[in-house]
Amino acid sequence: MQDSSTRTQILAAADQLFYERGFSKTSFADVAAAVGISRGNFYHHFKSKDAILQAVIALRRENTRAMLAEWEADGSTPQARILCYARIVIRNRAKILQYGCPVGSLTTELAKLDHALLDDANGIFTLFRDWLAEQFCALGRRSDAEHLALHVLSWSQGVATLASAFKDAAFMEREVAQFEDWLNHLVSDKHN
Amino acid sequence: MQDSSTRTQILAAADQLFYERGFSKTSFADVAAAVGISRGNFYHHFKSKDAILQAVIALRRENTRAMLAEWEADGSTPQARILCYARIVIRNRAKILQYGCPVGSLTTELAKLDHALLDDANGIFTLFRDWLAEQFCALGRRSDAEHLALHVLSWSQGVATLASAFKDAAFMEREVAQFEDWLNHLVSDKHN
DNA sequence: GCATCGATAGGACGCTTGTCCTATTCTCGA
DNA sequence: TCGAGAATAGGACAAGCGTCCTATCGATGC
Repeated sequence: MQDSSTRTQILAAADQLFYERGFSKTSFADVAAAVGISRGNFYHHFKSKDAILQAVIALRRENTRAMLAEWEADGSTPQARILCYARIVIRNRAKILQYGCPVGSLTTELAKLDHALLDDANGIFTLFRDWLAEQFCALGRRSDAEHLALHVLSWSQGVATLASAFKDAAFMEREVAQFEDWLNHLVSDKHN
Repeated sequence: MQDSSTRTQILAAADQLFYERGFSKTSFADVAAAVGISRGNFYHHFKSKDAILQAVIALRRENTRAMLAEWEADGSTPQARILCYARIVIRNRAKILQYGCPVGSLTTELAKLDHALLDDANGIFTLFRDWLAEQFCALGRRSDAEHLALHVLSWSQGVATLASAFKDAAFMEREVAQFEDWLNHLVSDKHN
């Protein structure tokens, strides 16, 4: 009942559609059609549109947490782990070129709507920020770890926005390469 | 008839509402109410919603052109002119904290809608990009002027997105200060 | 076999949307 | 002075929206 396949399918479809079309431009009918169920059935699983949004955000937060845990295991050094973050830009290149960053575009939309779930959505940003700050701490940048984390987040948001506007994949590659250089210099400059 | 006060008022109201609420969440009724006219009168000035959007984009492009011309006059050096750009982040701090960047959030929204006017909206980005590229050319960075211009645009988009998400004014200040440092180093490093 | 209750379908509702139409008022040149 | 045409108002419209309701299916426990 809680983890029924239908509910999972609804969440997956809503997740995708909220990303590709935006939250307010995605209707119940759209999601229902994508899953292949009736609108009536829909209401049995989620009592309102905000309820779906909340569940989608929770899902994304869980997925993010899992991804961070993976990077924690994959990357041998803090520097390698930070690069994992930078490289999602490349890994999700195709989607980002079309729809921008799923986190950034959602928070921007919710901010304009003055939506109550904006803080929930920001929670995903916070996960990344705190994780990045930990990595910078481990690099000996204890004093400005959080500032650096925000700087990296900001970098990725800018890249996603511009890449999507200009549909410019080469720009993304350049920015990631530059990011690696910046990180290398940051690591070799032991004085902060 | 062309430049009637009503038409101008409609444009101003639509410009503001598209920024603050987003394009698709702004209705005819919203704009009409803001101006204080009836929906019927509305259609006498703009034959469709897309027509208003097109006019708003054209207006923003004109305003951008005018602003760039001002900076061209104000800034004595290319470096000073580039700083003019970076500092709009500070000058429009309050609005950006609430609604993000007007250009970036519009293009992101239109990209998701697959809207025909996305290219029009990108035109504003292009104005900034070309102008910035000219400044970098004047700094002797002829070979990578456009790359640097995109990098600066990207920087500003990231700052706007993060500042709006976290409502963090201090972050904006830090980033602008860092930007000035970056630009100083760029200028003093004459080798490219 | 039957009762219970979740899962599903499908329609009805009230509201808002963009669009269009028809009147009425206003403006201004002949 | 008056007539043409722009400006304005306000309602009608079909479609889409989120929401809700009721009826039917299907599985599960007694």
